[in-house]
Amino acid sequence: MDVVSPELNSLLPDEIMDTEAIEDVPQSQPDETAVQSEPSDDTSVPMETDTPLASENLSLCSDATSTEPTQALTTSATTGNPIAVSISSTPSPLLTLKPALATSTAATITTDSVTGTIVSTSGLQKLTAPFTISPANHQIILNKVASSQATEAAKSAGTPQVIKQEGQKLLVTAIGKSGQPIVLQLPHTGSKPGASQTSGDTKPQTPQFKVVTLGARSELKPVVGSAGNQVTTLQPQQLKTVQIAKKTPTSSAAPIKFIITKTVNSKGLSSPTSVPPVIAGRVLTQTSPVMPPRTITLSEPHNTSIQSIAGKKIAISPLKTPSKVTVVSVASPTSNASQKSVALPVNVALGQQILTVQQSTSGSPVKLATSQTTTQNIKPVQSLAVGGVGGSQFKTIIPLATQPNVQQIQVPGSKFHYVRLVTATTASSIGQASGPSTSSIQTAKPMVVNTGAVRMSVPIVPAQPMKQVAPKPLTSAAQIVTTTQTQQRLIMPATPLPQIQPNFTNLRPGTVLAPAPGGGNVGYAVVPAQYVTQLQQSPFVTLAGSSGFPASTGVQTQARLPLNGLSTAEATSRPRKPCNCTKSQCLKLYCDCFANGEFCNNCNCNNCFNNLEHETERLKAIKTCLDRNPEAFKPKIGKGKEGESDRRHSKGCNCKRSGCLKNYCECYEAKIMCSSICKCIGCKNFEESPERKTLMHLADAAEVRVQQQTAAKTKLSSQISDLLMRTTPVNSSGGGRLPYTFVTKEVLEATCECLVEQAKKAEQTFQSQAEAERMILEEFGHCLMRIISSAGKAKADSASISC
DNA sequence: GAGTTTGAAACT
DNA sequence: CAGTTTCAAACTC
Repeated sequence: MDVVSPELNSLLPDEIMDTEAIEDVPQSQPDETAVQSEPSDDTSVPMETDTPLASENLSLCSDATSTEPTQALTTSATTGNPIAVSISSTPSPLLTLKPALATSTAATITTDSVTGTIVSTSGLQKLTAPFTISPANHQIILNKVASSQATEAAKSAGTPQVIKQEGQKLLVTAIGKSGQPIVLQLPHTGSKPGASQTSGDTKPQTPQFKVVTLGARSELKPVVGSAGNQVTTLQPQQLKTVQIAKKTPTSSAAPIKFIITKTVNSKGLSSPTSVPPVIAGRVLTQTSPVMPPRTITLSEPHNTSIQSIAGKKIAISPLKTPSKVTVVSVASPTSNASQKSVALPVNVALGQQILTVQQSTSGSPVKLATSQTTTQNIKPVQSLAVGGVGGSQFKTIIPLATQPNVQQIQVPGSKFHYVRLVTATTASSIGQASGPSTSSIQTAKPMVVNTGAVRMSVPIVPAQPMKQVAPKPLTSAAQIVTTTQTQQRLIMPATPLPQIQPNFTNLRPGTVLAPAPGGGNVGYAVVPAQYVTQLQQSPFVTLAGSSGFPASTGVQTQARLPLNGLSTAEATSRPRKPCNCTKSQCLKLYCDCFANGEFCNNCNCNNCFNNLEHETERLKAIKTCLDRNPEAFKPKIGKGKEGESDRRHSKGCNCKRSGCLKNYCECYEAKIMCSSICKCIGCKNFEESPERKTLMHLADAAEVRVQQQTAAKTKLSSQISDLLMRTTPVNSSGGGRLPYTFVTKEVLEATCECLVEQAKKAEQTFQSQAEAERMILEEFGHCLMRIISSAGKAKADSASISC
């Protein structure tokens, strides 16, 4: 199983760790070890590199739940695990949780805030379904889609999923029906001596409930039902809700930094009740105490199957400015005939961050997923090129499917990139997209997330000490998440999300985020958005192909990253300059491509390692850079709130000889003035500097000239073309002379403009009169040649038409 | 295009 | 942290 190493968790910024949930955490929890260590089983959780035996199975579910539908189901890690997931299948009206639904509709990640243990409940899923990644197809399963056999599961909107967590009660409602109250029935305290109980809830008297609604639930009526069917209304202070509303404003004061949700897809379940919830994965939560929820959640499957596949990795490169988070999920549900797969694209826009999650749930083989219809491209995928370190403000999570098909979905109006990887079998299989769903992160405050037609809530309990939790089979009969293939999952920070990047660097390539053990083959990988862009730019994404990791060239394209504080539009408008590195292998910050979190593409570099073929080296280099400077991939030019005036170099320049008036100077290059933090000598790059003003004036003048010339030429060309269109019939008569009609008033004017511009240019460059005349005449010659050429072409065309 | 200059990055 | 070296871009010719 992929787990977040303690050290990685320790790297999480305080803002991530600092959550209200922490405060709520009972202090009685012993320590990390108690949490991590499952009773009687080794705490050794296979890391990504670990290659568990194919026969190795991981049982995450307790069988008890399946057999007793009427009884509240509490799935928890073994006694050592403080986190308990309680799913009640009781038909009680108050408690409307259906096991199948809960598992299928919502991927829940719970984190024991007390111990820091993170448990990701992927929901019900087929235990027997192998949770594997096929090396043959070179794909990484990042997230299993729990395709609950329940068609109802997908349909059972409004069915709440209850997750009980130690110290915190988490209510997760399925894509719910509005107006339906959320009722939580807690299992008998004595009924299930789950880990939750053993976890030592120090605050049993004041349990906290966090409710996440998947739908635009207008009313929220959390009710705690005791075993005796008594309903107790939660106290306000006890209840924390996260509501994901449909089509809510994307703007959010507190952007979500990072959200990774996984979908649970249980397949082949004979009985919905028989599917126990599975807890797997890890969660990284970030919550800003002041701001609305800022959460970073990374969940990984408990499955130990996460393993590296040589040459089959997803390179994720650091981001400079992680203001945007894109989650792309790829679902490859292996739906059976009785099941209906539902792909739920989740689009969550919070502040500048956008979270896109596609959730696949099992369902009847009804229809092709809506997501497929929205999919712009379905390509066979062999590899994903995710990489780059850089300053992009996008963070992308790309779920990988075991199958080599990729579907790219562009959501209009949103910046997130949506990529769906579909297995070959899945492609044939029919999935029904219930609509966009959103995942939200549970934090101290209710959070409204812009969602699509379908919403999915992923409650995330902020965990301060992020701990590794090895999912344990709750029951002997339980089944299993088997890892038959070596899976490699990578989470690579390309650039620093300021808050979380360091953590990602520790993640290995191919790291899967919250893959749910079970039937589905869906996972999420964190990748910088620019890589997604690259994927999108490459229509073929070359992920196709069953063998071998595709050459990076097919995947790599010009990244569109904000560079040095430039706006995205600016960065987008201008192509990145190719690098010319010769000695750095493009794996050091000397290389602009690498520094910007991009793969080298169409560069002139030698011995380049900044590509997918050298992912390992690249990731190592990224980590090295981050170790050296955690902000190495952040934009150097900060953007002030007040506009460009506040833009300044984060470190300041150290120029000595250039006077900070040449592009050697990073400040000048970024078109900003040096600031007090600069250590430059003889700086002339300040507001009142006459040299700077002169330079700027000249630069502006030059730019204006270029623009004017360009405009004039464009105008001339358009006019010529227009004349061609109009004069062609006239010329059809043929003849040896060119059509005189080309010399029209418009052409003359355009020609004169070009000549005037040339004269101005000569004047500004202090050319002699003779030289100026020469330049003007030369320009006139060019204009004349173009006119003649156009006329001749028109004549030829007309002649051909006449024939 | 070759050579030089420059300053950030990397190294010690 | 400071000094030095390496490196690739910027610049000059």
